[in-house]
Amino acid sequence: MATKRSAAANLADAAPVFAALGDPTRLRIVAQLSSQGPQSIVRLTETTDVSRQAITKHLYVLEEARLARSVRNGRESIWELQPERLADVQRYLDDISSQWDGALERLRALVEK
Amino acid sequence: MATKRSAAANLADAAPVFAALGDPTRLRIVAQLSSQGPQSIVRLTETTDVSRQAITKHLYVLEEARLARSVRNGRESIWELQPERLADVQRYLDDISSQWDGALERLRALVEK
DNA sequence: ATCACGAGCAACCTCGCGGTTGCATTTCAC
DNA sequence: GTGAAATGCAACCGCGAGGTTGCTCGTGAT
Repeated sequence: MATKRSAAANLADAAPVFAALGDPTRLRIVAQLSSQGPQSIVRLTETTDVSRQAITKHLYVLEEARLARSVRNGRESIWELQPERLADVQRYLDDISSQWDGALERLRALVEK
Repeated sequence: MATKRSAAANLADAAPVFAALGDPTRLRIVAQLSSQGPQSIVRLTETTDVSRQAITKHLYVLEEARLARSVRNGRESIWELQPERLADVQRYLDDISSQWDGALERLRALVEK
């Protein structure tokens, strides 16, 4: 059973994650968190041209999509990636791809008939 | 050379693809094209609650992101997935993930020092 | 020849997203 | 304890995304 894997995000669930990754600034944040590890908001702001507030909002969006999470540390809050979520997305894309292969196969069979 | 693979979408390039997949209606279209193979606009419209025009617009967005492509066939236009693009996205996510692992490793080494 | 079907074109509307600025609050450093 | 640093909170704004409706146009069927 479970051709739909439990962890694999089902359609309605996956869209928000893609949407979260769909903004350039946000994708930049993800890339930076990924390459440099967890870091504070100011640090994330330094490498960009938008305001700190904008970055903060983006971080909340990423949190909503469960792509990132924050930990308070004194007066600064440290944000880090939640990479399990990326794995979910990959699994979803895998499903799509394999379905596509199947569909083409069926289509060809249908045409030849 | 080329630690960044040529086909792997670089940051600025990847965001639009994610954005294209980030809308529920659009993701539904992709899923349907993936599971049922190429099909016409009306057919894609039948399974949804929005207008044909809306679907058409979404299809153009997918085309812009090179996730789908259309072929005219008589009076109907048939749309199909362009799965290579999905592979690009997967590769991009792979990069992010591996970078993340590396970053954590470095971080741990730094703390222990 | 006529009619219906599938699609394209264009104008329009609404609302949420990405961004800003200004101020308050907490915490560290000295 | 005082000042500066890091963040949170709130109000505001422009614009483009997602949607609709109405009409036209080409093509296939009869």
